[in-house]
Amino acid sequence: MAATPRGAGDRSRSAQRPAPQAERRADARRNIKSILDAAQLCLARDADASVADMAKAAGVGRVTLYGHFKTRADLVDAVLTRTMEQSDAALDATDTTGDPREALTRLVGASWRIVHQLHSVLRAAHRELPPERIRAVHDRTLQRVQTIIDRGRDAGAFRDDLPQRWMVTTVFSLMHAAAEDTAAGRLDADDAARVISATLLAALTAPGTAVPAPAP
Amino acid sequence: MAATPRGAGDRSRSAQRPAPQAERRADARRNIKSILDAAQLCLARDADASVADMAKAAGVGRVTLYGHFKTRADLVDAVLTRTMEQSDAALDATDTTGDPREALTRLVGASWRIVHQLHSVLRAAHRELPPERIRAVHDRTLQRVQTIIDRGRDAGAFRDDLPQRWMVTTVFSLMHAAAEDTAAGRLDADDAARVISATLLAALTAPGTAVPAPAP
DNA sequence: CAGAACTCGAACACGTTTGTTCAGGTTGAC
DNA sequence: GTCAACCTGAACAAACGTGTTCGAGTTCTG
Repeated sequence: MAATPRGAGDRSRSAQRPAPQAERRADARRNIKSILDAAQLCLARDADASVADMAKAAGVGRVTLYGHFKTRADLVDAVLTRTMEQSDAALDATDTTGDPREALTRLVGASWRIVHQLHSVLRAAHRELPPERIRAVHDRTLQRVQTIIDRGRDAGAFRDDLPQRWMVTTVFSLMHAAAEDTAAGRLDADDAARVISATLLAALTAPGTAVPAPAP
Repeated sequence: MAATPRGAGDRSRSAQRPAPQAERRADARRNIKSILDAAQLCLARDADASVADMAKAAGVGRVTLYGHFKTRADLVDAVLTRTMEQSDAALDATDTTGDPREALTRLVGASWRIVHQLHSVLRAAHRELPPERIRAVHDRTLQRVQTIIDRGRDAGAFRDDLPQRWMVTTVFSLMHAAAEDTAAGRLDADDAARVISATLLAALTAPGTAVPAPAP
């Protein structure tokens, strides 16, 4: 324990000190953020990146990393949290009112870039973190989609014959599928948002004349 | 060279079996196909299963496994190949003629059980085998879907404003998403085929009145 | 200057997995 | 019975990942 760097929070002592130490702590925190950014980038490139890889990407020693994050899971969790915060920030800026179909289109457009760049991070987290944690972090984003869908349903614009959860799953599934197709060169990244929206709108809006009824 | 067992099995003389010491011995005499079945089951339960796990599941020594398959990748590849063969066999039995929408529905119904049970195997393979290999093994199944979609397009039943490849991706993506939702208890397995079909038909059929047209 | 705070590389202990080698056991063919 | 094919567990080497410890360096502060 003697060799363990004290970590980011030693606030007990600096309560009264005016500027100098506070600056250092600010530095440390900024440092951590930039480390997280690097780790995020690293995980985005390779979901199997080791702690050593992330440390190198951050230009930092592996030991230093373990000083800030007790375990690899902690680090991944922090990266995930940061990722979702950024995502939420971007999504908060999009208007989700008005016509549900247009709202969904806008939301997809805003989400696409994020998913496109970070779905690898999510995959890494999905494999290494407990499911309830994943669920918790996704909650806000999930809720956002669900709200639009519910609203569209009430307005009669979205179909009523499928489970809500499945409709939400559909949205996320197609986004990630598009991300993988893009990474594999099978889909143009610039066209993806349009394609996803067009597919989703058709899939989720109220059944039209084109759908054959399997009933008698 | 000494470590490599010569033959694939002793199927020619297995007619008489007087009094085997234990069942494990009998298990040990099973042929490669049944080993692959066990490995398949093992991978279906846990995509991260080690060679030791698969050997144990097959009731066979790890060394014996390495006698049949030079590396772990070879084993996974063999399991994948067998999986796709079974899948193809099941899919060959389904009628893909007639109305493209109904054909797609039938194909989804037939595929669902397979994907439902084996998508974990596919994930394992996806992570450990080179992408072109995955692509090659999937080719027949891919082609099957593509054929229906192309036919539906020509008939004017399926929409024309999305890349074919994306439409194929949509089919597979939703199937796997449903498999995961089912595993997580968010979707009823018995209802899945209906839900998938209903979603896909809406997503892929020609735009109806419910879809807001972006152009005149 | 002294010391706290933070950092660093090197190296260690530990676990897991892959793939190989070895010495021996069972089985059916001849 | 003998022999070869086939199987087996035990044990090994090598690689890789995680987490910890050590000794030493830097930098800012008092």
